[in-house]
Amino acid sequence: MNAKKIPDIIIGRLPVYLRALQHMADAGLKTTSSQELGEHVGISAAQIRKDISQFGEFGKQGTGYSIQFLIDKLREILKIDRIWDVVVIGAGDLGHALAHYNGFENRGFRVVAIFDNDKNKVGQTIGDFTVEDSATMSERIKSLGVKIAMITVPASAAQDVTDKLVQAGIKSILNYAPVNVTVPNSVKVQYSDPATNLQRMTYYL
Amino acid sequence: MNAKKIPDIIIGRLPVYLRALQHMADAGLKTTSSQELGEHVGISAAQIRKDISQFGEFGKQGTGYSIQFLIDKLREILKIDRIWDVVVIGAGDLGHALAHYNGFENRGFRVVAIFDNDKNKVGQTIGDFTVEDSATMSERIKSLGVKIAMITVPASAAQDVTDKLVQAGIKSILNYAPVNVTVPNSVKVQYSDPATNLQRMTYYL
DNA sequence: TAGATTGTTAATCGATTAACAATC
DNA sequence: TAGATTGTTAATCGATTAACAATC
Repeated sequence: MNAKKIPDIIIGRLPVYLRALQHMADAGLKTTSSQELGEHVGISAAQIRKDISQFGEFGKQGTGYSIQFLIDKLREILKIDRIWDVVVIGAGDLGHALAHYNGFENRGFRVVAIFDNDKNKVGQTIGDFTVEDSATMSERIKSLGVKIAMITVPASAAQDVTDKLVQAGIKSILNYAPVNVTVPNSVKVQYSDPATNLQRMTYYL
Repeated sequence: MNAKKIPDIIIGRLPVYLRALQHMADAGLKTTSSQELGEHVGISAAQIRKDISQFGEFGKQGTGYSIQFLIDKLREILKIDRIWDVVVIGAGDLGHALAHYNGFENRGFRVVAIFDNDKNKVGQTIGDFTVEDSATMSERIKSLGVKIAMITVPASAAQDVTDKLVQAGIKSILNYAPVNVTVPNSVKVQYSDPATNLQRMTYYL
């Protein structure tokens, strides 16, 4: 289906385009141009046209892109034209925040369970969820068929948890723990450790 | 002082190297090689040597790098050989989690204040902090001399908040709101919206 | 010394930009 | 039609990798 291999760096920009387009749609706009979209996201018009054209001819010369049409296409390409179930591992403050997070709505995701290995936390209520025991994690993930996990456990536990998740069939991991984890090629990991993110900016201060 | 202009992509990898090196140091290791470090972080040995050599000759032929020496150098380069004060804007779940977060310790950062514009939240206690009124934000940031902020407000408020932060002298922004913000060239922004991070991975499912 | 590993150069690879024909 | 803007090609720019002399 995907004739060409699309570079990861392009895939990574599509959610940013999508977010900007949804913002425009919410503002009632109907069409936009590579120029206008580029100004919104801080990327050159040429690059936006090139990125989008990897997947088809979605624009019209002279008039630009239909915002709603492009949104639909990007959602389809990114496979977020559906709802993905997501599990949260670690019921600390960050785990709580992600379980409560209402920003997943309409963006393709839904948290379905949260796990912790601390017996004092197991059974606690977080919004609509009850914290489940890590011991039951593999079985639950398998039976739910979940493919996506967010890790908020301490660094020391992250590799262990990751191994179990991979074993249970998880294919995408958003890792908030401040540590690199090793996974098979078939599994994608995104890192989002707050301190590391800040450290990327202090050089410029 | 910085003779050459160092590409941003290299700066972005240094915190990752640093995290792996600190991990090694904690494990009691004294020296490492570009090969070994590369395996830890999933980056080629050649690239690691090239990245590091931008800043000086920190290794020794035949033996590699002294882990502690390289840690010290990276911390110096990244300007995290000190403690930076950070403010959190938005006292929702995510703001709470960041204010509580103990992962900033020893990594160069310290949260000093948290703000919200919701009168019901102002005055609430979060760990050692009392939620402050957004109306006083600019003054407080200026008088504290803070340069770094983390934004956890709703998307609709993010640009407004950003403008005020820039006005108050903030130079680095870690933005958790799902929206692109516009800032002057002198200000750095990192984005860390959970849904967008997940959307970067679904393509591969 | 022999083995290991750096720092750096040159070669390769990939990504971005500029430019413009096609066309709405 | 005239003006605007796409999709795409070619040119440029930048980043990664391979290779190896230097040297610990």
